Amino acid sequence: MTDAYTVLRHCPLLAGFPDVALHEAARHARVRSFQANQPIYEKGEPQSNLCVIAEGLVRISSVNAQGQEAVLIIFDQGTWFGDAVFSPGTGRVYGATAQEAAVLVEVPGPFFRDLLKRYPESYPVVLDLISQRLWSAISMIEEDALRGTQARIGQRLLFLSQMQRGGKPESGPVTVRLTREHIANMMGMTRQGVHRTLKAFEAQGLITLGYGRITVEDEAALREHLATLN
Amino acid sequence: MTDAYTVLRHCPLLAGFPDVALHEAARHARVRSFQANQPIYEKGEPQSNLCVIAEGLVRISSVNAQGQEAVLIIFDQGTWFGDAVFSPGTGRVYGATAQEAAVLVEVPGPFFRDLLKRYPESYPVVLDLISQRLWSAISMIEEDALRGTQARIGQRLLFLSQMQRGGKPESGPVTVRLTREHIANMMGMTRQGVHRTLKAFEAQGLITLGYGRITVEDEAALREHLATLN
DNA sequence: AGAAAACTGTCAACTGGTTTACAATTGCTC
DNA sequence: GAGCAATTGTAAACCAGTTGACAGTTTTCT
Repeated sequence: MTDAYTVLRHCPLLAGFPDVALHEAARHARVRSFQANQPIYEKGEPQSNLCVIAEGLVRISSVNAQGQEAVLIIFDQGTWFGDAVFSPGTGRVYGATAQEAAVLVEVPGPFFRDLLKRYPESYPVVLDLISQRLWSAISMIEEDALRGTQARIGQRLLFLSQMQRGGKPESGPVTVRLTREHIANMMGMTRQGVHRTLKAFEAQGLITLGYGRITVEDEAALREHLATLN
Repeated sequence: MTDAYTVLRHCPLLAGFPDVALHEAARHARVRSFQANQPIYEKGEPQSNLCVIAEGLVRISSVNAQGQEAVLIIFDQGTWFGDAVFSPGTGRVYGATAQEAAVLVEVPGPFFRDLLKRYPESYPVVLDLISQRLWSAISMIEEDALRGTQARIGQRLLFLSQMQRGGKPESGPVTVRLTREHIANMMGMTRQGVHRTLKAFEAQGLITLGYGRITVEDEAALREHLATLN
C-alpha cells in the first residue's frame, strides 16, 4: 500500500492538484523506508524535498550544543513536512527523525515548486494549510505564556491523541506511543517534572501510563478537566 | 505620505505583484488611523482584511478569561498582518491593537484573494514569507524549550531591536519603546521577573533602561553575551 | 501647576519545577 | 533465559521565578 500516487492523493496539501499532476509527481517521487529512530534529514542539509508520510510517525526536532533535544512536533501518516519546501535556498532548518518505522514519499523541491506554478489553482489550498500550521504554532506560544504546566501537558496529550486518531471521531481510549522523556522534550521540562503531572492525571482516571506509552482514556473528560485549571 | 499605493508597493508580501495590480488594490483599499492602545480588531471578528502598516506599531495578542494578556508579536512599519487572510471563513484568531499611533492600509480579504488568483506569479513570494513566519514562530517554541529566561529575554530584545531598525545594518544604540510589562507578557513572565534580568543586562552595559523604553546599546555585544549563557 | 494614571524599583515569603541520586521495571538481544 | 540497555518511579535539597505589597518616579490630563 505504498503506491506513491495514492499516498500523494490523500495528502491534504495536494488536494488542489488535478490527478494528472499527481501522477506526474508520483513518477518523480522517491519512496524511502526508515527504521525507528533513523534520521531522515539533519539540520542544515541543503535539500528541499517535500516529504509525505505513507506510514509511520516522524519527529521534527532541534538539538542544541549541549545535546538537549527540543521536540517541536510529531507528524503522522498522511501529513507532510519538509521545512525548506517553500523557501528554496535556505536548507533544512530542523532535523527530522523516524519516531517509529516509517515510509516516506519524497517529491523533489524544485519539481514541486514548478508543479505549483503550472497548476496555480492549487495555491489557495497550500496557503490555507500553511497558515493553519502558523496558527497552531502561535497558539502553542500563547499557551506557553498563559497556562500552567498541567494544562500545557494535558493539551499536548489531547493534540497527540487527536493526531493518533487521524481526524476520525473520538471513541474510546487512544494510546500515544511516546516516552515520558519525549513528552518532557516537547514541553521544555524534565522527565521527573512531567511524571508528577501524568501521575496526577492517572490518579484522576483521565489517562493510563505504561512502558513507552500513554493512553488517554477519555478525551472529552480530559479536555473538560483542563478547562477548570489555570 | 500615506498614499495607499506607495505603502502597498513597499510591503514585501506584495512584491510579486505588478504595478497595475497594486494600483487596483490601492483603489479598493481603505486607510485608517488608530491612536495608541486603540483596538484594531478583536479575536473572533469575521473580517479577513489584509492590513499593511503605513506608520506605527501594532501589537498582536491574546487575552484569556482571567484578563492576562499574551503578546504574541509586535509588527512595525512596512509589514503586514491579518490572521484570517489566507483562510477565509475562520474569522480573526487573535486581537490586534495599536501599540503606538498607527496608520493602516486595509485591503478587503475577498478582493485580495481574487487578486492573487488573477496574478498567480505572486504566489511564490507569499508562500515564502508565510513559511518564514512559520519558522520564526517555531524557533520561538524551540527557544522556550531549550534556553533559560536570560537568554530568551535577550533574544527577544535583539528581535525587537532588529525590527526597530527595519532591516538596516546595525550601527549604534537602538531604542525599543515597550514597557517592562509588555516584555513580560511576551515572555509569559511577571514584570518583576523580567526586571531582574534587564537590570543584570544594564549592569553589564549591554542595555540602558528608561521609562517605557529599553535601549540596546550594542546588538553585537548582547548577541555575543547570549551565546555564552545557557 | 496640580492631580491622577501609568510605569518602575524593590523586597520577603512562597512554590513549582529542577537537580541529583538511586532503585525498580520492562523489553530487547545474544 | 540471562544480561544489558532503556525506561520509569521516587524523594530530598535546591533555586529561579512568582506572589503580594508598597514606595518612588515619570508622564499625561485637566
